[in-house]
Amino acid sequence: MTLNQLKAFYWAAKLGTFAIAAERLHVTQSSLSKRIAELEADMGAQLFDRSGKRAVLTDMGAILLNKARQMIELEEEIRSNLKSDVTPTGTCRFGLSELSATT
Amino acid sequence: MTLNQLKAFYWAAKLGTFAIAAERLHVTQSSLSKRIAELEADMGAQLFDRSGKRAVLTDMGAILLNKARQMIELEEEIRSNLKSDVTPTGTCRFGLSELSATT
DNA sequence: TAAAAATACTCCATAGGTATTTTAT
DNA sequence: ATAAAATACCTATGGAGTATTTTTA
Repeated sequence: MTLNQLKAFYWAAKLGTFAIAAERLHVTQSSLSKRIAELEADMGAQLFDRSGKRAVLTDMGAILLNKARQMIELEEEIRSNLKSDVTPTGTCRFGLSELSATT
Repeated sequence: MTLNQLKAFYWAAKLGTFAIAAERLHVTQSSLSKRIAELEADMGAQLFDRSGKRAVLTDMGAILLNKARQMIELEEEIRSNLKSDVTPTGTCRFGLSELSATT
C-alpha cells in the first residue's frame, strides 16, 4: 500500500472514471489503472465494478474510501503543519515547550 | 513522503538508533539511513540530532512523530479492517447497509 | 577504539510512459 | 462508433544491498 495508490483510488472513486482521475493527478491513464490494480492486489479485493462506463465502488471499495480519505488528510496535515513550523534553515520556529500537545 | 519513510522514522525515534531500527524493519542500516535522509529532504527539516551516539529527535522530529504514528496506525486499521471484511474470493462479507457508519 | 551514521558503488525491480487492444454502451 | 480500462512493451529511476569511510563519545 502506498500513498500514491490510495490517492489514485480516492480520486477515481470521487471522479467516477480512471481517465479523469489520471488527469487530476497528472499521470497517464495507464499509470493510474496500474496503481489501482496494485492496490486491489495488495488488499486482496476488488475495489471497483467496471461493468458500466463509470467506475463504481464495490462494498470493499466503499469501506476503504473513508480510510483512504483519512490517510490523504493526514498527509496534508503533516505538510501544512511542518510548513508553518519550519524555518528556512530547517529548524523549528518554536521550542517544543511552547507547542500545545497535538494528540 | 512514503509510508516506509515514516516507519523508518518512527522506529528510529522509538528505538534510539538507526541500526536497531533497521533490524526491526528487516532492512540494512544503509537503507534505513537513506529513508530518513529522504524524509528529511522532503520535509525540508532535520528530524534527528546525530551529535551523540544516540539519534535524538529535533523539535521538528518530535512534531512529526505523532503524525507518523497516526499514519502507521491508520495503515494497520485498513489492513485489519479489510482482513475481517473480505472473503477468500475478494468480495465483501457484508452488504454496506449492514455496516455501521465508520466515519 | 568502538559503535553509529553516512556514503560510494552496483544492481535490479518497479513505476511511468507510449501505443495498442479489449470491453461495454 | 465511442469512450473507458486493460495490457504489452520499453525505459529510467530509485530503492536495496555490500563494502567502506567518517564521526564522536
